[in-house]
Amino acid sequence: MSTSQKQPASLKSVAKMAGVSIATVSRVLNGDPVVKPETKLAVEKAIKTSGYHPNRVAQRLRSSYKSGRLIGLVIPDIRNPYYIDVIRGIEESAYANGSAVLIGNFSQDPEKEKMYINILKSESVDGFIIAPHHGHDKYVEDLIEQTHAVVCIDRGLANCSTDVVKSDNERGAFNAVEHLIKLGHKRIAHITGNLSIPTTHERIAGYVAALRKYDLPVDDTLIRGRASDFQSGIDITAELLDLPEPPEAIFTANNLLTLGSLEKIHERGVRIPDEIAIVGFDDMYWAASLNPALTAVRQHGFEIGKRAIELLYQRIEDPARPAANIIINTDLMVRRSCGFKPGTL
Amino acid sequence: MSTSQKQPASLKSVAKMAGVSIATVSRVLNGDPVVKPETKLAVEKAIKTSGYHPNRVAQRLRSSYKSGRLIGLVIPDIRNPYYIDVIRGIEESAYANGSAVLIGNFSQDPEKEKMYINILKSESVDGFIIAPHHGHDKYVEDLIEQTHAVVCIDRGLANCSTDVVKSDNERGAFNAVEHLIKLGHKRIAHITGNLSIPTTHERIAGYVAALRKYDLPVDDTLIRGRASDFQSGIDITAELLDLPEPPEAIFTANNLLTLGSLEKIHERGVRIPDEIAIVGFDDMYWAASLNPALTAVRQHGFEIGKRAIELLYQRIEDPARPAANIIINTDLMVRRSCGFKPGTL
DNA sequence: GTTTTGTTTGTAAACGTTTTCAGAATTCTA
DNA sequence: TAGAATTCTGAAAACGTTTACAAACAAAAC
Repeated sequence: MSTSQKQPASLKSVAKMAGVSIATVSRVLNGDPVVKPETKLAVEKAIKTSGYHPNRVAQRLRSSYKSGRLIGLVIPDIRNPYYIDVIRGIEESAYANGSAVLIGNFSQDPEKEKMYINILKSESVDGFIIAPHHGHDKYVEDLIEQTHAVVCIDRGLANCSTDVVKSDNERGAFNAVEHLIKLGHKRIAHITGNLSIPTTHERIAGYVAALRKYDLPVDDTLIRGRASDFQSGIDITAELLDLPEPPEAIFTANNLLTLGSLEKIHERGVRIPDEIAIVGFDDMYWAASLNPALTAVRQHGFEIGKRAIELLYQRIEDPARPAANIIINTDLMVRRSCGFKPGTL
Repeated sequence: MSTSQKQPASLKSVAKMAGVSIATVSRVLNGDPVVKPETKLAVEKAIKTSGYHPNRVAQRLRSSYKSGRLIGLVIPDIRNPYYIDVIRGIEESAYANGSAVLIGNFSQDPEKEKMYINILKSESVDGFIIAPHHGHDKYVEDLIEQTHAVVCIDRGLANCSTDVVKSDNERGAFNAVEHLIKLGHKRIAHITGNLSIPTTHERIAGYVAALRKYDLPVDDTLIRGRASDFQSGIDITAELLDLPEPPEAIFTANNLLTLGSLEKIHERGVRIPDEIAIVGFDDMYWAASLNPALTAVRQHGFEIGKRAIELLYQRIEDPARPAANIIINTDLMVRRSCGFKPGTL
């Protein structure tokens, strides 16, 4: 139970126990084929009985290590369920490799983003996965200049060729709005995200393209946005409902906006989908727990995370490999909030 | 733009630039008052012009450092919005201290929990915040034996005196069920979480206590649980609804169960609260976005996170200090799903 | 019995810090 | 002005690894 303070085993202690030098122990650990089978056996035994685990800090100080890496993840908003999926995708692969994930949630605050990048840099992470807060994120560009391994998610970098994994935002938005149009909706509002984020513009583009395709007017009073957060969803929905001629349908640009919008709609007692239809970007595993079940554009966050870390490992292996750009398709999950029961069409 | 590979500044380079030894630079960095003001100035200038940032890996290898710590966080399920609040509480304080948070999400898998604890240990984190997967978690106990700084959230450890921060689960559950009873509900079901988690039993106890207080029968067929996840919520709700005499109200033991339950209830077209009332443990910031708005027991996750990291810092400072047990009250957020409009009572 | 070759092992430097201890520089005291 | 006291600084060890290099040893070749 309470023996006095046992020091954790180190290379040195294992070496002494096995009667060899620390170099030999290190070689055994790293699978160097040069060691004689019998000494290897002896060392392995010593490792086992001493319960030795390598000290990753020392490994990282000395040089980056093949397995058991440290990955830095910098994301804009951990409250957004989409990012949870991304994190899970990353984490699952990392787990399989014995890697660990250092998470920085910068809450859309550029200063905080910088600070996390600094911390991660000085923690000597082996690579970064970042959703830059906008497309001209100088700090992330510098990181790449300094030849750190970086993979961007959601958004690329304007002045920099990087690996990027993202959804097809424009097409996703287009499909959603087209669906609403086909259902007969004409006055379709769009609650956009923060305008400094490239994603926002891609989704707006998809929205506009759909309206154009069906010769519907693009009405600027129906395109509103402030930030990409819950409260904006609430406030902007209120604005829209207060319009002399409120929209028949709303297309929200993300998760949080959708939930905010729903709160306001329910508060006002406006019925979905009879009085107003709603389709949101970002599906959630509990979208069907909403009443009515929410029609949403499903981004494959888990898949995006998986692809991102895959690219990152490859980048770490081969820093010179040309940048890859992976665009993942979205799926429109048709449920009831858009005005039709699924399968009725 | 593309100068050749600039090495990051180190103590050595700064020392050379300032014409002093690395020891002096280190002293300046750590605010040792012994250095002469003029040399201090010179060093500070060199630090600034070289853009030096200390290498935290080296710091950690040498000894744990006062600010800029590394905190290991081990949680059971990152999909549970409650834990997101906890993470945010931790992260916000950590950010203020320049600390970083290493996150391990073990998805209720004990093996994965062990592995994360191992990784974090070998990353030499300065302290751990853990929600152990059950109350006899040997691995976490060992960690404490080895005099690591550990704070538990949600659940204490049976054989070990540790710092714990948790909600008053029994009282929270009691209040929720009592509220349902006062509203006139008699057949109240309880969908429990995983029975190996202590929390589950505390919530069951609260549920039972409330029934007892009002002389209502405790009906075992109405107390059902499997795992603490979304799918269990769906499945068990189906079972309850299929009962010859279904319950008038459901009290769900967490977030995920609530959402699962709602999905099934809506799918069956059962109306809330007229045909069935529901109250859930765990509030969510978008609980009012549900239709009807969800009545829920609010755990102060953010606060719990903040308290936990506070305790952790104190524990790191003073490993010998007696263990603290912080119980945070819950609040019943009365909305519509329990059968009454708020304020109408 | 040398020399050559090949295999296996050990020594020591390096990574970037913190920190002890002793030494240098300065000031004070007489 | 010498010695003591005080203030400041630097050299070097330590943390636990990886790895280049050299040393040791055995086996094979002449």
